[in-house]
Formats: sequence, C-alpha cells, structure tokens
Amino acid sequence: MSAKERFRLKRFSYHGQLSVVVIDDVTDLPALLPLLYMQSWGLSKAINTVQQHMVSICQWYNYWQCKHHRSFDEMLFETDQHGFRTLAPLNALDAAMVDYTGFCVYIDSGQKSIDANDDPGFKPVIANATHDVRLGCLTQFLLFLARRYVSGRYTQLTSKEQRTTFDSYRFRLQAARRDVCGRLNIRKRTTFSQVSQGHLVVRERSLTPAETQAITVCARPSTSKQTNPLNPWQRHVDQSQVAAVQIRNHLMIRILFNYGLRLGELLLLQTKSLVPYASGAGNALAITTSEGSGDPRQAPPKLKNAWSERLIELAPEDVKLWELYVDHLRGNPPHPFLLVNTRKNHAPLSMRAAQNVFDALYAALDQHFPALCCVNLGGTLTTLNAHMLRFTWATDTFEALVERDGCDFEAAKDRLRQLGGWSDTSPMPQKYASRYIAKSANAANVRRISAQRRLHKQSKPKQQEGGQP
DNA sequence: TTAGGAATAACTCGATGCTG
DNA sequence: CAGCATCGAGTTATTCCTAA
Repeated sequence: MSAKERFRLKRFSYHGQLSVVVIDDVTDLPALLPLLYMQSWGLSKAINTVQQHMVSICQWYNYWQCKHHRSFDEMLFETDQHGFRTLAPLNALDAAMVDYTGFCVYIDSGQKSIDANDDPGFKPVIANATHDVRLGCLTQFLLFLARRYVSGRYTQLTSKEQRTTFDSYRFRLQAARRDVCGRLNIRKRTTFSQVSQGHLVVRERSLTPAETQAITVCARPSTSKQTNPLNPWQRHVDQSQVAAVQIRNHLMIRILFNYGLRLGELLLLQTKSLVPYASGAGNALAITTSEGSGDPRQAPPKLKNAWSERLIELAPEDVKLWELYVDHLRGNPPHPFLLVNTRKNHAPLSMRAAQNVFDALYAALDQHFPALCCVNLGGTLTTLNAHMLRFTWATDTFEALVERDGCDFEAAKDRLRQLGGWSDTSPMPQKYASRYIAKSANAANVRRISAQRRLHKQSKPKQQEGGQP
C-alpha cells in the first residue's frame, strides 16, 4: 500500500469537548491505542496539549507503517510465534525502543526518510525544541502502554513483579529518549569541576577581557544604520519586538557588567528606581525591596540581605539607554518593574526568562567565538550565567580601586563591600582582594622571570653558566 | 568554626498561548 | 494547524549569609 500517510489527525467533539484522535485511513476508524490514551489521559488536558501529543503519536504511527509495513496497533495485538498473546504488547514496546533513532531521522527529515543517512551536511527541518517535544510525547505514550500492559489484567505477574517490570520499561524508555534528545546533544554543558573529554577545564568564575569583549560585541543592538549580525536576538515571533528585546538585553548586560548586581536585584528594579543624585548632577540607581508593588510573578525575586539595599551612581550613557528603553520600548504595563517580557501583557521578566537571555548569549558566543567556548580549541568558557558578570565586575572594580584610585587594600575592600551589597562581615571582598594579590603577584613573577632571562641572555656570550644551584 | 537556611544555578519536563 | 516561544514547576548542587 502507499505507506505514505496512512494515519492522520482528526478533530472531533466528545461530550461537548473538542478533542483530537489519530484516524486510520484503512479502516476509517480511530487507531485504538491513541484513542485509549486520549480517553484516560487527554480528557483533562487542554486541546493544544492533547493535539501536541497526538501529532507526535500520529507521526510515530506513520513512521512505523513505513518501516514495518503494518500498524503499531497490529504489532501490539498479534500473537507471537508460540501462540501467546499476552507478551506481544511488551515485545512491541521493546521493538519500539530500538526504533527511536529511526524515528528521529524520520521527523528531522520532514517525515520523508526512514534511513539513517549519514550525510554530514544533513540539516533537520525542525528545531531541536520540537524534536524533543515529539520524543517526549511519544515516550509518555509508550509509558502509558507499558503501565497498561504490565498490569495484572494482561499478565500473571505479582504486584511486585509488575512494579519492577514497569520500572525497567520506564528506565529504558527514558534512556532511549535521552540518547536521541536534540537539545542534550547540542548543548553538552559541563560544570567547571568536571573533566571534559579527558582534560580538566580550569578557570575562575569571572570572565577574561577577551570574553567580556566578545559578549559586548554580541550584545550590541542593531540600529537602523547598522545591523549587528552577531546579536543572538535577531528573530522573534513579533518582529516589531526585536528592537525591544535587543535593547532590553543590552541594558540588562550593561547594568550587570558595570554595577555588579545580583540577578534578583536586577529583576526588582523599577522604572522609578532611577533617581536624580542628591549631590549635584547625575542619576543614581536605588536597589531596594518592592513592597506593596503587587508583584505578579509566581516566584518574585527577593533581595538576599539587608545590605543589598544601596544607591549606585549610573554612568550617563547607561541613563540614556535606560530612558530610551522606558520611554519608547517598554510599553505601558500596569506594574512598576523595569524589565518586561515581550508578550502582549508585558509582565515583569521572570527569573527563568532572564536566565534564558544568558543561554541565548552563550549560544551566540559558541557560534561566533568558538575559540573562547570550545574546549578543543583551548577555550574555557563552558557555561555562562548572570552571576559570572558579578564576579567579573567585582574583580575589575577591586583592581581599579587599588590601581587607579590609589586605595589601600582595606579601603578598597570596604568600598567594594558597599558597592556590591555584601554584609559587614562577608568574606567575599577578601576573596577578591586575594584574587587580585594572586594576579599581581603572578604578573610580578612573570616580569621577574623575563627580566632574569634577559639578564641571562646578556651574560651568556661572556661565559657559559654551569648547572643550576 | 561550623551547621543550617535562603538564594542561585543547572537541568529537565510538561503545558499552553501565539503567529505565520 | 504546525511549530515555536515562553512560563511553571520539580530536583539537586552550589554559593553566600547568619547564628550558634
């Protein structure tokens, strides 16, 4: 038969509730197992969710038809070679696990190819997120089947055996899914302490000047005169929001880099947090709690401690950027918070969304500056998060306080404590101080060694030195 | 000095609204 | 309607602060 598209989706109304089923074109009836799944799981879910799952299952059924020339339903209900019917569903599930890879090829190729073509230039036609959604839904469906056909109705297992059998299916299905999961394969992130491909990645949690520079370049928003092809926020469902996203993220990154805020403090900023500086010109940033502001977020950010409340002077160009964003791009949401998401309601930016900004930024760095990120090319930047900008800020600020402003170490530590919102007894400023000492000691050491080498070179023509003392 | 607590980070997964 | 972006939530590890 034309193996192509034996199964399709159909919407129907069930007791007044709109729902979706997978229709088998051969019998013109709903496929049995998806129907059971929909009935026992899908009725309590929103139509979009059910549809999401049914789309995945439908593609799976079409794939199965292509590959094995019979439907997945038939596979589950046939008798095995010994005439036992009871084990057939479980055998089918075992077979399904093997076919995860083939299914990935099928959906990645736009449901055309079932062969694993090892073409290196092969480019999936769907995004990784979609790929993972498909696999996740399919796995959930297969787990539903496992739970159903392991149960006492279909097997003679004791309840304990049922549980272990089902657990084994759950484990194996999840493992199979994990193996082919698109996002996991793209982002192989490791933490700093972990060994990556044989060699240990050693680095501070602050950024090097090269990395800082790369981030600044990537975060620069496009203007009408000049677009920035490195900016990771080029596309958006609502194209009119692209400028808002770019400016907002640029503002976020600038504030974090220049003033070392914690992420929670950043998200608590309000439009009225920018106050004219008491003594003379300039503006200051007031970091404070937002009591009574009616934060609509599920998990509103909180200040870490009482010392976090502070006043920071803002550079003029940041003030301009702030005003540009507030006046023209932020919209007019009913809440007072500075940073908003790009949905229609312009709700305050959530913790999660803010972290996604850094995920996207890291993806851009990975793409455009592989030498910084890829371990094989000598890069050490294996992850990026908002707190790393704070570390960077603290290190740089301490250095500037000592070298430019001529503070002694105690004064610099106190100043840093005040600017960064650490408590009176916090050991953190000490940490940055010792980091600076280590750094300058290293620099002095390098200078000493190279001076020595020069000296050695000069003395060399005169006489050959003996062994080391 | 250390135990415990709160915030943050890292990693997933599920659910749902939005738009071309 | 397909695909995607985004949000909510759960779990665990790590960081930072407080108080004993």
